[in-house]
Amino acid sequence: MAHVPAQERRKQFVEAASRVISEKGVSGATTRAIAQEAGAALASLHYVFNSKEDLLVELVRWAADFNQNVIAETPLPAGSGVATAARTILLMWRSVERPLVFSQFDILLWSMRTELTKNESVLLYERMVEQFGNLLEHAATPKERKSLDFKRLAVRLIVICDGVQFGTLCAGPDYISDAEVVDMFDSVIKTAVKT
Amino acid sequence: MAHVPAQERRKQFVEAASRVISEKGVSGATTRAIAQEAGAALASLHYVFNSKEDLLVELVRWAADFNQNVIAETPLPAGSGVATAARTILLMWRSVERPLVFSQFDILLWSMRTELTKNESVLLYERMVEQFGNLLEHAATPKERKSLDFKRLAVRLIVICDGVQFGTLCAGPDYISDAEVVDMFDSVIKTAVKT
DNA sequence: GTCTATAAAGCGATAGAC
DNA sequence: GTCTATCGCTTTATAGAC
Repeated sequence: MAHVPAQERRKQFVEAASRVISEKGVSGATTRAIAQEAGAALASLHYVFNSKEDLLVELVRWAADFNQNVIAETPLPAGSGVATAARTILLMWRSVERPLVFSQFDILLWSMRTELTKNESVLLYERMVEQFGNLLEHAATPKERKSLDFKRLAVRLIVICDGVQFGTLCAGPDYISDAEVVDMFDSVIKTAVKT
Repeated sequence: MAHVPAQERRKQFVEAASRVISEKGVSGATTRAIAQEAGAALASLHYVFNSKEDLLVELVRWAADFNQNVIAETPLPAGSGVATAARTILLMWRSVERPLVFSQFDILLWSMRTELTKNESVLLYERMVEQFGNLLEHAATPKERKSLDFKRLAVRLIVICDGVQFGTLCAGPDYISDAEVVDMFDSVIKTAVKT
């Protein structure tokens, strides 16, 4: 293997770990399997990471960043309305490839049981609620902005995203259609009003 | 350890495995940890199970049965209306203790990657949709029975259950309130009409 | 059906040459 | 920064006495 800067090598190992986990789970993700997937020697992994746990912690953060970016990069014109915005987010969310979703759920469960990453993952959810809420509020019409509770709306959107993702992972791509997902959220918008 | 019939020992190991997985995940669930949790010698585990995989397969089925029973044992008077029925199911679902939910998600992800159990888990979701649908239809008023699409409704209910469970696991018990969950499903009922 | 002891394989991590 | 080779430990699984 050619020489590669340590910074870049780290990224290669993290992405390799994600692919291995998507296939075999965290329980099957050995350092040997990850190194092979990255096309590097086992010793190279320990050259750039102090331990296997360090690598997984970086994967947790990489996965969290990925999620944040999926949302941040969603194009949402201001004033286009909450329904349109939610539709865009939902479909963007669903377009993430199955293997990646698989590893995301697995590594998230792992992080919840790891002292070093537990709090970060809890914070990830809080930040996601905030981010979704801001996005929806930004896209809302003036009338919607006055009446809707955007934090409630954000939680509802995430609940639907998670439920759809997990169900689709288990039951297959025909579990629920795009139109049905959008329809579900449309129904849920109307009652998320300020109290 | 006293002599215990093999049939009963199997159950003890399966339940011990569930507890260990809820704490450490599938990746941390070693045969030694499971045997210790069950209060038995490691050799006893291999006396009643051919392999560790066999034990996990039985755990997958045990978890699936548990889910089916949670639903089956939910008391739902006929004609009480879909909203009441859904409310009862949602709250029943949420009452499952956190450690059990934790291990259920973990073992379900594991089963999806295991050739022997993959198809069973896909079938579990199909059966759940059917079971939820029947339950809701049974509880429906005559008017609802004519207008509502119970399969669509069942999928929506499961999406919300999964999303709420996973989010609560990650973000904590304050992620979403019971009232909000019920309100969400109420909103979603109205638009799940026959096409 | 229980146990202790151990085999055989795989694991994370390191040494040391290049 | 890369590699091969190997250490020390843990893992699953088995042998054999009780």
